[in-house]
Amino acid sequence: MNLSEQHRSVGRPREFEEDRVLEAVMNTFWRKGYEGTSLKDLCSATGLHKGSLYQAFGDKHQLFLRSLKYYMEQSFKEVAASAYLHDSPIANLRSLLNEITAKCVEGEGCMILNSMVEMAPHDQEVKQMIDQSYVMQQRFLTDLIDRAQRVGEITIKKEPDRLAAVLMVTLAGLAATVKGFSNTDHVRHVLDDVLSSWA
Amino acid sequence: MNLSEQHRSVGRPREFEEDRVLEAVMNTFWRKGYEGTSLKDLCSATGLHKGSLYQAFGDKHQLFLRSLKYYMEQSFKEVAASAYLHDSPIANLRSLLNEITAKCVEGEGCMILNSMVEMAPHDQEVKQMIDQSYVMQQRFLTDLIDRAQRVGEITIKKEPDRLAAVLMVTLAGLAATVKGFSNTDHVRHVLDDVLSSWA
DNA sequence: CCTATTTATTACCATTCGGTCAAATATAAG
DNA sequence: CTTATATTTGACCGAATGGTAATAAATAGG
Repeated sequence: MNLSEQHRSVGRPREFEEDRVLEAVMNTFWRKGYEGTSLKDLCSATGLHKGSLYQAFGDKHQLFLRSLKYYMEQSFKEVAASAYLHDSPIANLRSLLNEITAKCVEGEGCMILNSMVEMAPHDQEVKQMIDQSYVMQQRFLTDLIDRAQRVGEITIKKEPDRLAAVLMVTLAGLAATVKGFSNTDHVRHVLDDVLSSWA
Repeated sequence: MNLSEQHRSVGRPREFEEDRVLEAVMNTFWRKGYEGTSLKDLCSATGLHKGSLYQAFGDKHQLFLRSLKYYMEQSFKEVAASAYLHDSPIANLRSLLNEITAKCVEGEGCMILNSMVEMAPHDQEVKQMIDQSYVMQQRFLTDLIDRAQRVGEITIKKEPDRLAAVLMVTLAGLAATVKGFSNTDHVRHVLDDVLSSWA
């Protein structure tokens, strides 16, 4: 018996799906930031009254943490798959970066980057979550770069984790730039240019 | 006679220097963001009552615009000088990027980047200011890169403005990363690595 | 000294904020 | 039908928000 999925048999049943609500909350925080989002915003986004929100998820801050975690999990799932499509490591790296870029452009930014700028400096829990995801992403990239180097698709002589650090910073810059500018054309080739300069 | 500098001879004289106030305001917005800063924060940062702030600068939004403009002017002044220290274009480029990085690390971020993420998407005036400064900075970098290419210090075959776009994105990423992480060591070499991969 | 003008200070305002609580409602079990 | 449990709803709360207006204070000119 699945305790987490199954609504408890006693009491009035929920009228919402948790994930749908979480997604609406996430989208709101994503677009407007933490301070820029009011409880009223969250209520009109979810269709719930704040009483329900609080009873189901706790206060605004906990709600944010939940939705940030949801974002991290979902986006990682959606994006990581594109790194296993080809045989060539560099092709996988390219398709991964393209996928990230596409998601970023489409969503007009990245919630992790937004939170990093707005909250990490004064919110220990957010900082910790971002730190964790940062390490994981960098490891993911390091691995791909390492493989590309071994088969000679990347010839530049630098440690893979340093190259991965370059990509991480570039991706952060991309997420920030995409959020600030509607015209994203001049930014589309940046990752390609970085990668191609590695041979 | 200098009308802007000279306090008007009639009426009670001001008890504050405009630039000192603007700097305190700027630092507060810089650290805490627009939504995260309250009028009380600004009052305790400047030592002024809100009545005085409003009479002198207008409302919160105008105050922010003024302080953002102040930030842009000051930081450009402080940083641009380091691009004329040497004869070699690449050396100038390096010292410029190092200076920017240093300022960014020291200030724990960049106010322009912060505003780009928090405000540009829904604030037309901020967006316009950032757009302008972005174009200017990119032109500045393009010029340096172009010179470095002409004297053979950069051998990679790409148009200077595309390389400048790479640097702009990298700088944005750096500003964001520095704000999010206290440990900035792993990021210190990123610009060097990008530059060195251009030959 | 008196007046005009500008700034400083304080009291005040309506609104919104995040958050709580109690009552109403809907289900399952007995 | 009654009871126990969980959710929905809307009223309610104190505090903080951005912003205004009236008053007090300080200067220059006449």
